[in-house]
This record gives sequence, structure tokens and C-alpha cells, in this order.
Amino acid sequence: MSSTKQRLLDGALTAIREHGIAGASARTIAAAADVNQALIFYHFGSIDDLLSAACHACTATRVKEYSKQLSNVSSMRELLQVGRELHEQEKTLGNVSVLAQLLAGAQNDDRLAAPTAAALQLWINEIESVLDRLLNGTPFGEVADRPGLARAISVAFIGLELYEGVDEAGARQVFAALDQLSYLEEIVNDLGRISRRALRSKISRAVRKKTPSRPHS
Amino acid sequence: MSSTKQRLLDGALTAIREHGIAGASARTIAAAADVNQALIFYHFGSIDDLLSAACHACTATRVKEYSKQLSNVSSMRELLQVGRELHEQEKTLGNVSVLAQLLAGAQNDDRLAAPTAAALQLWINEIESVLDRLLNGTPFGEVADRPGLARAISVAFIGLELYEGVDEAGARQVFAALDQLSYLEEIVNDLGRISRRALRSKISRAVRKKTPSRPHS
DNA sequence: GTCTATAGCTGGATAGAC
DNA sequence: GTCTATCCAGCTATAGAC
Repeated sequence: MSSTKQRLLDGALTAIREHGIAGASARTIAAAADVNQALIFYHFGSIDDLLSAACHACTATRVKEYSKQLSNVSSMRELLQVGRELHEQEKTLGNVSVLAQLLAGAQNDDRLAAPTAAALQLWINEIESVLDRLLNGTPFGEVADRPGLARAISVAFIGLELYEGVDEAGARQVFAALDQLSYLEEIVNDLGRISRRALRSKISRAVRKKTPSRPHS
Repeated sequence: MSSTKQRLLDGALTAIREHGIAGASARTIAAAADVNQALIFYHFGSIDDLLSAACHACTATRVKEYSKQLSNVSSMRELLQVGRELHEQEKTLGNVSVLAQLLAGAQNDDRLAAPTAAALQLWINEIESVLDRLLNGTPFGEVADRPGLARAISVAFIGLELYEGVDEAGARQVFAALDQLSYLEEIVNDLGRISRRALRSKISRAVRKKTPSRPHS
């Protein structure tokens, strides 16, 4: 990989972190990369394409970094703990989630939408495989919509990252509340142990009685 | 209220919805408001101040609109249903959450941060009062961190709004999964009825045994 | 591959006539 | 309060020398 290309990828991330998606221009990116501005177009064709490539590379790296920790997670509480560490690291790295900025920018830029969705999907896949492990063997696990839950967890985290930027104390409170909530999982599991079979059939019935959500595209 | 001021507030929202926070410039806003560009500075002083005022007014209106529905909510499932309606309406209104765009912009603009946090707080307060009603009398309600949970729900919703913009089908899946999850609430309540006192003490013990999250600032 | 230079816009903000 | 006109900084993108 040509060193310039790599510098531009890094510079794009720096620019997003320091100026947000709105301020990630050819000039700020080139300055952050310490590279001539015109080289962005030579190597990537457009700003959008550079941002997309940078976001994908950055996300892939971070998913890999956390993949091992996630593979050791054996409860919702532990998953939350990993989320907390990830959140702390994001804050240290520059107080902004690159993915959240791209998501915001993608709302009104069609060329950014698909690459951003693809980057987010990397996290979703990772979370889904954690859920697979956690839910196997539990009463709820037999009927749980794991892809849906994985998406819910991932996008909720994005929202939290954005919230952190405007209310740090509030974000801490969210983590405290989720921590508390995660204890309910164990309690439900305990209760389940009391009459596991009854619980299982109750869950199946309750969940299935609702209008089936037909997959749609 | 001078009609021009109101037109500018509306125009700012239109511009955010159509172009995102990055494209909400004096010129696009003035065009959407059908008002001379220089009047933004006469009436509001700066773009940031206009955006802040518009965001606050818009959020206050929408909170009021949904306040009655929220006051009738008597279960998590119903709360989710209101969330779904709100989400559908946002989509119809222009496929973008104004608050989410402001939140993204506020990450790197200090003058936007506090007003955005204040607007978001309007939703958080509303959700918190719903939680107060829902949790009163339940075993978990006695120890639940309601302000924290209200924030968690609110910011998760913001994340979902952003996700919708890049993956519509994925967002639908999230709602389906949450719907499914919301049935667990009833099941847990049922189980609780079996041995309510045992459950209550179990929850209290479990939740309190963790490191107390000291309020911090 | 990298540079300078520049075209052609759009940005926030202000001055000053009315 | 509203308008025109304008300053100047910043923007994306390209042309063309090296």
C-alpha cells in the first residue's frame, strides 16, 4: 500500500474526529495527512470515496481489535462491560465515533449510504455471533430474533456515542442504568431454573402469538 | 412573533431535513424559508443560533404532540408502539431526525452542544415520567435508575433513526426484535406474581451488590 | 506520483441604501 | 425590517509542469 494512500486514510479519520463529517474537507484531510490536497482525487477520486474507504478500514480494524474480547463474553453484563471499554477508548481516541459521523452524513448523501451501512454491518455481525453464544440453551434463545437484536444493540451504541459528545455525565448514567439492568438477565435465568419448562413454553407462546413480522426485502 | 423569524425557523428545519447539518447553510436555509439570506444574521446573529432555536422549537412541539399518547402508555410494549409511530412520522416528514443531525454537528461545535443537549432533554424528561408510571409497584421499580433508563431509551432511539437512513429493512428488523423482547416484560411480571416477595428481594440484592455508581459532577 | 496553480462555486458575515 | 452588494475564506475538482 502506497504510503500516501495510507496517510490519506489516516488523515481522513483524524479530520472526521477533529472537525466532524461537515468539516472533513479535502483541505482539512490533506492537512491532517500532511499531503498535497490534489492527491485525494488522484488516489480516491472523490472525498466521499476516501471517507468510505477510511470508515471501512477503521471499523474493520476496531472490530478485529475487539473480536477476541467479544469471543470471551458469556453474559449480557460482560457484553456491556466490553461496550464500556470500547466507549472509553473512543473517547480517548478523539471523542467522536467516526461511524456515527458517517451515519449522519449518509442521511443526505446517497454515495455514502451503502458504504456506511456496510461498515456498521461489521459490528452487527460481531454482536450477532456473541448473541448466538449467549442465547443458545436459554429459554428465550430458542425464539429470539438474533439479527434484529444485534442491530438494536449496535445502533443503540451509536446513539450513545453521539450523546456522550453533548452530555458526558448523562452518558455515564446510561451505562450505570444498563449495568443495573444487566443483572435482571441473571435473575430471570435463576427464575427459569425453578421451572424451566414452564418458562420456555410461556416464552414461545407469548412471542409467537404476535403478528409474525414478515421479512420484507 | 414576526413572520420572518418563524419562516426562518421552519426553513432551518427544512434545510436540515433536506441537506443534513452539513448542508444547512445560510443560503440553503434562506432559500427554504423564501427569505433574504442576510436576515438570518439580523434575527438570530449566527447560523448556530438559528439552528439551536429551530431544534428546540421543533423538539418541544413534537414532545407536546406525543405527550398525550405517552401519558396513556401502560407497558413497555405500548411505549415501543408509540416509538414506532413516532419513527414512521419522522420518516414521512423527511426521512431524517433533526435531533440526530444536531447531535452529530454538536460533536465538534461547542456552541451547538448545550442547546442540543437541552432539546434532547425534553424527550428524556417525557420518557422518564412514563417510566415512573410503568415501574411503580413492580419489583424492579423500587431500585430502577429511571433517569438513566430514560436516557438509554432516548439515545437508542436516535441511533435507530440514523440507522434507518442507511438500511430501512434493518431498522424494521430492530423494531420486530424489540417487539419480541417487550413480551419478556410481561413474562417476568407473571413470574413475579408467583413469588413476588422472593423476586423483589432477589432484585434488590443483585442490583445493590454491584459497585454503587457514584454520581460524578 | 507529486506538485503548483487556478477555475468556478459556495460558505459566513457585514455595510449601507431604503 | 428588509434589501442589494460585497468581502474574503473555504470548497471540489482539474490542468498541466515536473
